[in-house]
Amino acid sequence: MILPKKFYLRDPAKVARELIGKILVRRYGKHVLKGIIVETEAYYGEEDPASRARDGKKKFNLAMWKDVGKTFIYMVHGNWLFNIVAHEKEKVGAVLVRAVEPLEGIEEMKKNRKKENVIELTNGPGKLSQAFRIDKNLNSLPVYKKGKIYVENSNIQFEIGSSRRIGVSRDLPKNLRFFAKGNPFVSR
DNA sequence: AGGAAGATCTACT
DNA sequence: GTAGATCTTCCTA
Repeated sequence: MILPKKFYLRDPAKVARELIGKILVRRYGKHVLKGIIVETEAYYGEEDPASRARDGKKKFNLAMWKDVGKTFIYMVHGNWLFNIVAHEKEKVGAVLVRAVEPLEGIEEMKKNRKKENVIELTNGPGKLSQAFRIDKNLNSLPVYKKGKIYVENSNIQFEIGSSRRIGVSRDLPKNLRFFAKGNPFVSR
């Protein structure tokens, strides 16, 4: 079952936490790639100095103001980072997916990454995007519909830890990063 | 034209 | 484990 749109119409931190253990599905050609989400981060709007939305509406970040449950993909340091727009009504925010554990299509991921080591396939935001062939073409697609990319519900349970966000120059004094404790695919 | 950005790779101490 | 080069867009001047 695919997570409904209203799952994303809540506080980004809650959505980020509950996305741990859910299944990210990517389909292209005749390939199906699946991974368990094991690490996420929440980002807010203009009050969040690390957010892409911090300077107000811009062409490339408009998606964060729009409908929830859409993909929001942007480039940093030559890497595509994969986000899902999530926020309460009339607010701004998104959840960054930082790492997944490969479930299906592992051989295809190895080809996409040109690596054999399974751990190295998806243990970081840029790596995950490469393994799943995520780039700008997938921007602004709904993840609550069965399409090129979407998120399935699951009953996988993890013990969830939290910490400060990673790589952020100006962070908020809150723990906005969530991860599956002890999972080897969590970055760092 | 220049710089910054939510990162990654490689090569070492 | 850290250090430095380099990755590609978008923003500001």
